[in-house]
Amino acid sequence: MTKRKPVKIGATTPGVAERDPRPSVEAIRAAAFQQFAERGYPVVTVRDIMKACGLTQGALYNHFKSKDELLHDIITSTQAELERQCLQAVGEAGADPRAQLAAFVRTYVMRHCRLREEALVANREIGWLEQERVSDIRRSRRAIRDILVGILTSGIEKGVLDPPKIDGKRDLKAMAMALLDQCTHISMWYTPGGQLDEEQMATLYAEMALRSVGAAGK
Amino acid sequence: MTKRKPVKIGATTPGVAERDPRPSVEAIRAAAFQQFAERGYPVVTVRDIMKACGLTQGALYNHFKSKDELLHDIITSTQAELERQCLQAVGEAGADPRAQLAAFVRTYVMRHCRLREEALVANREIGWLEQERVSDIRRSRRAIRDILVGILTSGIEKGVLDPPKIDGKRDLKAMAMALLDQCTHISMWYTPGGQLDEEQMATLYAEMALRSVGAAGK
DNA sequence: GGCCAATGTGAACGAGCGTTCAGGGGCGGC
DNA sequence: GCCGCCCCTGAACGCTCGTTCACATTGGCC
Repeated sequence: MTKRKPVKIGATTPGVAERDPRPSVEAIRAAAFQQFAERGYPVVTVRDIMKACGLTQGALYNHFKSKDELLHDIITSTQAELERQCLQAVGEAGADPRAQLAAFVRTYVMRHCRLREEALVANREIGWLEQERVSDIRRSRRAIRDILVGILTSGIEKGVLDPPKIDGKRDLKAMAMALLDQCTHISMWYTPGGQLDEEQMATLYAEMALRSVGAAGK
Repeated sequence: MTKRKPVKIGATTPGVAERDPRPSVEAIRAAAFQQFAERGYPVVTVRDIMKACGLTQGALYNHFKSKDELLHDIITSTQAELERQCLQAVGEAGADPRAQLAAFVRTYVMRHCRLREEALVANREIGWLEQERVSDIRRSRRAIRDILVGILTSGIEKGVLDPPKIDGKRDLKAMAMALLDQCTHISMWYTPGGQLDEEQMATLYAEMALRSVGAAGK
């Protein structure tokens, strides 16, 4: 058994994490992300995570109150960043709802291809959180869905979008969920090196979305 | 503690299960489906499942070799039935790829709304199976995806479908996955009593699918 | 009525879990 | 050169898990 020397994490990559005041916390977060994504929250043990970043079980509790809090922490941060990116993309897309929808889908798909691990964890592992911790995550998800609903609504008003009517009525929430499901779960099977890269996937999905909601012109 | 009388399961519902030779097996399967769907395979214990059908832990092992085999059993059967229904729907839809696609999506969505528990378990819990058990399930999933790819291919040949081209080329597998993701994950949020019922959901999803792959005419 | 196979019981086993905690070491501030 | 704080270690605790097993109990068959 080689006894591990204590290392100054962050000092080994000067210029990158040198100003990071909490190197261990970030290492734990990163290890947890990877392990949760690969094997799933309930079967990943605290010992696994800590071993993966060169520490022992007990050290976790210097940074997080519990395994549950760790999961909540990493999901919340990635979810907040997703919401921020979506809002920004739509905000920068101008006034045309078609452009807004395309920008939204492109950003959303690109992120879910690029950060597959984060997306997987955030979307698959919520169920394991204790009830009182999930509410803000659900709020963020609803917010993202409602961005889409808003785009569809204004597109219909302006006459540039024409989503399907079923028996004379529309269910925009259902349509938004359908689009989101499609884009979210690309993180479950996409791998770089396929026929299309992330950029092209984003283009494909944006095109499909525009078509399915009846974008005019083009 | 009231001591439970042994009951002739099946005999209590004469005419329905009276010829079922293995009532306990079916009770276990049903209880496991519900528990897995509600709380997830890893946190549902053998004791939970057996208590839910009025038996004790040990009795499970008269019918299944392990908890893992139980999960494999219920996923396999529901997956096989899904594949069968999809094939049948497409087969009965005639020669027009547009009609085939619509029939496929309608059947798939309807099933995923109606049998949400089965769908949830089959799609969410595969990862917990031991490696050697998942191959036939993956095969069935690929088969279902390839039904879609086949419909798209023939639709392009016949000139009635025109899916998006990205940089001059098409990725029909990615498109099939996108459509499947959309239809599959309706089981995660659909509940009866919403704005649209199952039938109308199926219609909506079929319409969206037709539009996004560029179905001609109408 | 006696036998057999099928089925259920519930205690027991060994393993592994999340979490706690007493102890130890390094480092900045004085 | 010492103190105090932060961080880490690793044994220990209490618990629950999947699975096994010796032992009932049942129901059909001769």
